[in-house]
Amino acid sequence: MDPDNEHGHVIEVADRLFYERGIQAVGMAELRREVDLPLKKLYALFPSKQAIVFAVLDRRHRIWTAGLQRRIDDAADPRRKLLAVYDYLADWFAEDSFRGCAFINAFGELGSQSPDIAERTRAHKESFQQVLARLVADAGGNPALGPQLALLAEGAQTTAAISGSPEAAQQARQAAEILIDAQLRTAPGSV
Amino acid sequence: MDPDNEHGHVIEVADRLFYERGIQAVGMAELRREVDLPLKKLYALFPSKQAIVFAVLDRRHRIWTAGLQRRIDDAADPRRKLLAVYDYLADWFAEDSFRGCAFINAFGELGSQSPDIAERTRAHKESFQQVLARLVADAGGNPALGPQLALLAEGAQTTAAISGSPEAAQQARQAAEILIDAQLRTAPGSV
DNA sequence: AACTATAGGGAACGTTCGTTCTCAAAGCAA
DNA sequence: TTGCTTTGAGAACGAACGTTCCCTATAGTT
Repeated sequence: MDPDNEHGHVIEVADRLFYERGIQAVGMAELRREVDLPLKKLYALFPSKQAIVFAVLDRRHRIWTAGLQRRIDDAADPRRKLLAVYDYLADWFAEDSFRGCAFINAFGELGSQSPDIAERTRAHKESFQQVLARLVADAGGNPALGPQLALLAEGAQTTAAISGSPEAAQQARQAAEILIDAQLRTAPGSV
Repeated sequence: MDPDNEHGHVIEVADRLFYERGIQAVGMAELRREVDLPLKKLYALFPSKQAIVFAVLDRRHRIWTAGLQRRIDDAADPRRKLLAVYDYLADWFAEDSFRGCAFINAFGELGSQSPDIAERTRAHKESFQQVLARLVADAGGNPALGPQLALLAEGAQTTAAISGSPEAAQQARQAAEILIDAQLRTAPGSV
């Protein structure tokens, strides 16, 4: 395995472990065992556990955001683009490995101790707000709609994680339809 | 201080520390210092740190739920009772000490390692869903409305915690008004 | 073949944690 | 006062953590 792959492999494995069991619950010894690298090499690739945590979160953000954008791009019109957000959530919640938003989890676990994690969480959520704001603006909708749709999405993530059931995505989607139809230029139910 | 007060005092102080900085970040030595009790007495009052954590969460649930119910009881009619939920959130978010929902934080931190914490979190959120479901039923609204309003409230909690700003409560309230007016018997805007 | 530089594998280090133990001081019954 | 039980205060314990260090074995160069 060349160095680049080793680097990426560590991040992938760490992501899975951190997401499944929490960051503090996974030790460097266990990560070392799972990636099958000597500790020395692990510390040659990353200066500290914290650096791995940051790399994991940054990768999560990129993958999640890209997946969302793909869903949005595939939708035909503004209304469907907004609703595509909840279809994306539905697919995510249905994954066996789903255990909530990794950023919310990390924030709850370490946000009060690590300003860097708090800041990354804020940036991730802010980026989501921007995506929605842009979609709402493109559709000529009331600017208040973006944050409202974001609340539904955030609530669905925590509710699905805690309840262990994916139905929150559909509930959020139905609520979103009502909010959209009430505040978008598109005539209600026209799509 | 009599034993009952000592018991309650430990729970109060532990709640503040856990909520401010996370459960794992607060050690028994620090808690002992803050409550000014010998470690031995602490372990006479509670068999373990875990028992303190459970007592803290149970107390949080009782206080939060009672405060919510008081707000609801003070509202005059079904529509206002539903909206009172978001006024309650607004007051909560505005507190200096607000740092999100303690259950969501505990779930993110320890939910995957402690089935008891996961279960208490589920029960807390389920109880909130029941309160909303009852209000919606009393108002003769569409049963789907309850979970939708819950999503807005949950999303507002995490959003307010992460963004550090309380405006999510108002955004949730405005969205709730739209959802309520679309799905409640009460004529839109009649209250 | 001999020497050197590198890398594997894991022991060791220094902390910190939850929990228990020690031990002296203090209260109290006789 | 004497003996006995309970308490305060914190040292001690065993485990686990992130990180560093040591030693051996190997690979490469001459």
